[in-house]
Amino acid sequence: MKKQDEIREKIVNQAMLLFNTKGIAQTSVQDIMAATGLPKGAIYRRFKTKELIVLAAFEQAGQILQQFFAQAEREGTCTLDKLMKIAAIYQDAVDNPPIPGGCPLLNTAVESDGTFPELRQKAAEAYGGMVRFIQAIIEQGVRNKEFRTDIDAAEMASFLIESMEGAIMASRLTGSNDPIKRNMKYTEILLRSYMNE
Amino acid sequence: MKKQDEIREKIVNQAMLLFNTKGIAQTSVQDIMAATGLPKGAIYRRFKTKELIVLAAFEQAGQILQQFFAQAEREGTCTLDKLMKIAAIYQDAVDNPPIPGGCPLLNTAVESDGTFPELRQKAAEAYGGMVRFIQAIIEQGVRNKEFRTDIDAAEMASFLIESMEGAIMASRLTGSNDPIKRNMKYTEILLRSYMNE
DNA sequence: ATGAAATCGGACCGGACGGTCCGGTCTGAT
DNA sequence: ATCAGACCGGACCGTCCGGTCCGATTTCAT
Repeated sequence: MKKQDEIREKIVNQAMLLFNTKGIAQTSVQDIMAATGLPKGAIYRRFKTKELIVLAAFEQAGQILQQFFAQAEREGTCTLDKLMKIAAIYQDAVDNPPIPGGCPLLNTAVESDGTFPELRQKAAEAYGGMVRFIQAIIEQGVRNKEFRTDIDAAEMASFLIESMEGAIMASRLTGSNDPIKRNMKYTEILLRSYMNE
Repeated sequence: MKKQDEIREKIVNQAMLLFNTKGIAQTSVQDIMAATGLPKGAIYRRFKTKELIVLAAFEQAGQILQQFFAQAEREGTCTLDKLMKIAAIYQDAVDNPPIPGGCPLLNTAVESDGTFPELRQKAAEAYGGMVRFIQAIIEQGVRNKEFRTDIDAAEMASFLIESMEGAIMASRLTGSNDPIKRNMKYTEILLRSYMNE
């Protein structure tokens, strides 16, 4: 059957948007019904509880983000360019983030803190995956002799992601993309300080 | 009257703890009743709505944090030390943050996004205040000839706070203080690169 | 065409929510 | 000692929540 999976996908996608923009606790199943045009039965047939919708929605968000990252990595002409293109994914975090509502990892990490262990677990895994992705790019850059060997790829990858997340938070809070732009600038300075010649 | 203010203070303090650890939406007025041992009437006599408790609790959190910052600034022996002592406030963000539950600014910024404009406004103001506080310290460092004049105090202050917030998020997410420690290390490297001699 | 199974739709449930209300009690100015 | 008014306590309200249930409808193998 095709139709069923389409409906499931619609639920997951709409729920993802609602959760990321309004927050999980502030999104009711009725909101999901309204957004999808589906009755309650159709939703609870496919998901036993709201929690399961939340988990599926977070996974979906992760996959979408991964595609953005992979594309940026593919299109970058050198290691620095790859990393800068990845940083640029959130360059308009205020009005045009890859997923409306900001960074799902940041939002989920905060929202699940102390209240939703399974979700927090998933968020932690997604964070780890992101770090490894960036780390691999940096390590490739070292092998290409673009970066010096004294760069700590794992450490640098973590720092880049963390400062980016903080910048996203600040940009959305202040309603200005300046924090993101500034973060990109300092990121580039920091990376260049580890480049050869 | 003394007693009344004490009760009000108790409500605000307990609410602040609950909001910061469980989240605002996940904290019911009943939770506040249980934490304070107060009946509903005593709470609603002093606060017309839950929203007003939320706003008062956030203000309280801001004042507490400000005290931590002021103390770190006072105790720092030089400008770099002042800034590092401030960064160290969250050095055990996992198990012993200044306020249980992590950074209220981060939590509030995420939780109020798109759902609670007055709170978001307050969070933005608190963020601005923090930036100005750090900025003033850096500017003093420039006047003292500790930092070179080519440091952009406002920009650097923002970047320091943002990367710190990202590190707090990552530390709490992963359950390890490594991100914070790493952030402190890079912060120090970055600041030293702007120091004289 | 037919019957069985899958699926739908939405009325309905218990419970928890934020918020109200008011009879009783305590307080302090006189 | 009095008593008016501030304050307390908690029963109560309507609403909305996540989740259940089942009669009606659709789907598909035969």
